[in-house]
Amino acid sequence: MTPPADGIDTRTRLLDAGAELFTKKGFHGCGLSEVLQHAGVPKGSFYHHFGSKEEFGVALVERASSEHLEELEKIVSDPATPPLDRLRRVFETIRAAFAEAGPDSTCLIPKLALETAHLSKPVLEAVQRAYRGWTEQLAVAVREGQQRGEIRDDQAPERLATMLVMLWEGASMRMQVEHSTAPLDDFLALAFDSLLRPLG
Amino acid sequence: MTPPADGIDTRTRLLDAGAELFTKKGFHGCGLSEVLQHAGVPKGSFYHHFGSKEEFGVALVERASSEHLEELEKIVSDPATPPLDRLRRVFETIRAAFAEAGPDSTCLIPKLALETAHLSKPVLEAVQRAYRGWTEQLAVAVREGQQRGEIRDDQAPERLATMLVMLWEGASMRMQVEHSTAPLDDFLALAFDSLLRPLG
DNA sequence: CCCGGATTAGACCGGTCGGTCCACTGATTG
DNA sequence: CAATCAGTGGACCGACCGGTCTAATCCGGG
Repeated sequence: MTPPADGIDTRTRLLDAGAELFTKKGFHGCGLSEVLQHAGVPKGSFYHHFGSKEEFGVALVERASSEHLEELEKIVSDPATPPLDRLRRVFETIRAAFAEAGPDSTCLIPKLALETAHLSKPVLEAVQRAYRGWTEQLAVAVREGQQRGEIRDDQAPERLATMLVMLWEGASMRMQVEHSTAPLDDFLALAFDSLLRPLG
Repeated sequence: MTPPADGIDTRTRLLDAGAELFTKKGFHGCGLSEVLQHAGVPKGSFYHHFGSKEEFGVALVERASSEHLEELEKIVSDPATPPLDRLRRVFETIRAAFAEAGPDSTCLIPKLALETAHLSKPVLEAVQRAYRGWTEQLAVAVREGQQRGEIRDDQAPERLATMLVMLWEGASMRMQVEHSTAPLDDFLALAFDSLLRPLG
């Protein structure tokens, strides 16, 4: 047994607690002590695994990003589904996750992004990597969709992919403000039944 | 002389300082003492004008929102310009403001929105009012544009207006992450030269 | 069986947080 | 001129912040 008897290893427990609490209250909105209490881990262990709160933030972004990309990749590279449907499925999956987690959930990444953009270069860079990776993945499917005539081709695939990400982030922000997943529904309907459709 | 000799009244000085600092560092990212020092105002005065930091945040959102709406209204209700161009001009104006203020500027509102959504109901409600007001204004111009055939009419004007706001917020978030106004340029080009255009 | 690095455990630190309190000022009243 | 009172100025508060430090504990290899 590598994990310390209670099943999950300390580092993971810290990351889980951090993800949950920072998602709710933000990076500066809650102190380390709260994270530690929530994780059931003393301070010494925290500073054994992470050099600082900032470094902890970077690790959180990176974990969230890689988990996200992993799942995304599965959906986006499925050759059995038409590209446009794959894209729709990507966002439907995330919406379902939000719906299940309740109307108060948010992406951790944009939250930390806005909060630390001017304060922590390392966190910001982690966020940049996350967005770029995400956009790249989507662009692949967009390009394929364009080749098949499922998606409008008056714009470069990267551009449309960026648009999707921006619109999605706007929608998920709105979700949080309105305490409702309706903006995500609007996003899905608009993006896939209207905006991306081939012209004429 | 109503203002206290130095020209600007204390409350305004506090709001100015708060807007600047919270825009940069976020609500929890800087303390009152920093705001006070920046405004050159002692603590006693602050708590004379505002009941708490939270109330101060609400006042900031409300001021930002009403300034924004005021300017918006001027542009959007100009009968001499075609509706689509009015809309474009709205966002071009904001982009210009960001470009001038440097790549590190942000909207105060989304920043406070994400940061306080789970922590302060009053601030969140102020943000909701801001977004709804904004969307309503835009929807008027969108409807008019649809009637004139300048804007696609396969979606309700409120929906397209909401889309514009969400996409814009996503773009301005991206601006901050990338330290560049390029996402705003993408937004303008995409929204007004492509997404809103009439179909076929 | 004992050693030594990895990890856990939590007391402790100076500094800063949001907020309170009260003495003071100065213009406005009667 | 005295009374008033919105507004100013800043010392002060307990709580909590992120971070340090050292002692205790665990555990695999000699």
